[in-house]
Amino acid sequence: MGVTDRKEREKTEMRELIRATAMKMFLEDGYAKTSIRSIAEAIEYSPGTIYLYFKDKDELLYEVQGEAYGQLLEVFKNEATSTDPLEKLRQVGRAYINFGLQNPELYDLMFIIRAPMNVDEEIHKANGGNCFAFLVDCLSDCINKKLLRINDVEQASLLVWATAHGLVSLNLRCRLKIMDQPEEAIPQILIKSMEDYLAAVTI
Amino acid sequence: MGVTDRKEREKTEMRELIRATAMKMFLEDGYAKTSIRSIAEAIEYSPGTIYLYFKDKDELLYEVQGEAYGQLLEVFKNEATSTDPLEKLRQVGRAYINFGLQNPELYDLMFIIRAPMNVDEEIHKANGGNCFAFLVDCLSDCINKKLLRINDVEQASLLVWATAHGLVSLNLRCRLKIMDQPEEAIPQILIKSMEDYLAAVTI
DNA sequence: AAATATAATGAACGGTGTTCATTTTTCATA
DNA sequence: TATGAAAAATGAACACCGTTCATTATATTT
Repeated sequence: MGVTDRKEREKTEMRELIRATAMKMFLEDGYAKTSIRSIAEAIEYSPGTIYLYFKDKDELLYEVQGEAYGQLLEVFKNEATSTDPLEKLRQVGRAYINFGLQNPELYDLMFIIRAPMNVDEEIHKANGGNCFAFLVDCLSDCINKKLLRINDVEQASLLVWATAHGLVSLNLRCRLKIMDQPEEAIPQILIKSMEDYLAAVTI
Repeated sequence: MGVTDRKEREKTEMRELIRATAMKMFLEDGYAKTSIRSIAEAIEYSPGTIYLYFKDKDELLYEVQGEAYGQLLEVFKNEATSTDPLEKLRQVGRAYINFGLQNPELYDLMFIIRAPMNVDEEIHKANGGNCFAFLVDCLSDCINKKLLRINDVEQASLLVWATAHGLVSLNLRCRLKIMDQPEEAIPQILIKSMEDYLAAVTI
């Protein structure tokens, strides 16, 4: 009975179409400004149809988050390739900040938006886990070789992440305007700050 | 002519009533979940009246932000009193993180929410400027006495702020759930992380 | 007391996420 | 190949939202 197979295929294809369209629109206009109605219009279906494939708007967000985390992990793998643990750590830092600066709306939906993971823990672990694991591995190397001033791996990972996230998110929310720096200098300042930070925690 | 005086007084009193009510409701339910309509209902006026005193919901946010920044500055002044620059810096760090943990909705509206300052620069400078200045002063002391591994004051301030903000905001958005830590241990972990961070950048 | 200026109203507009009775389409069976 | 059941899609309706503005009510001045 090939019909059931096709139906299932069509169902996942439709889900995929919605997900991809949502991803594109979230990326361009942000999560908040993208309405279910506009997604439906984009794929030429009625609003109600979206709800046949996704429980609610948040579930659509989960999905896109998953893909976004995947992209970030790819960036890590491509950019942080050094065999020197410290250099690799610097590469991760740079990659993270550049990712945030180059994909503001995506970054927003991954780390700043209030939504899903406030409730659902497991999905978030699966999504963000791999990215965090990459960082943990990286710092594990550094600590094993006694290159850092912080010896707890989880603590060190948290700190590096928090610092990078702090820099990116304060900038994304324009909170750095209180500093006397021209707009265009910001990216370099963030990168430089991250490097200085890593240098400071390095023995 | 005492009438004009009274009218003016009544006008500022009304503005104040709206602002205070908004503050209370933002603090309890958050900015997004507090509607103009509900604020109006709380003060027993019609929705339209709010707009006679505030341009829009964002202006109400500005106002509350201003007060919130004032509160944070007060906390700094009360908590960071040591004459030892490094100890004072630690006190600022602790105070900031505790403020964020104890006033999540307020913290949200000060540093995470997408809104006003994305556009209006001056208001933000006035609002957050004093708090940032307190940190800058503090770090200035440390650097002058050659106690830090980072020598640029602005850079150091940015880093300390970003780290503290990163810790608080990742927690507020439940992104720390990917770590294997029980909920109730988080506050201590954040404080400890901040202290470890400051220790690492200290000579 | 009448006219004017100020203040408050609340219906209306265009938007949101979401639901669900109804209609359309697809498919297996007779 | 016609028919009835199952699946899919619809779009109007609900309860919200921020905001506007003609209308009404109140207060002040003449």
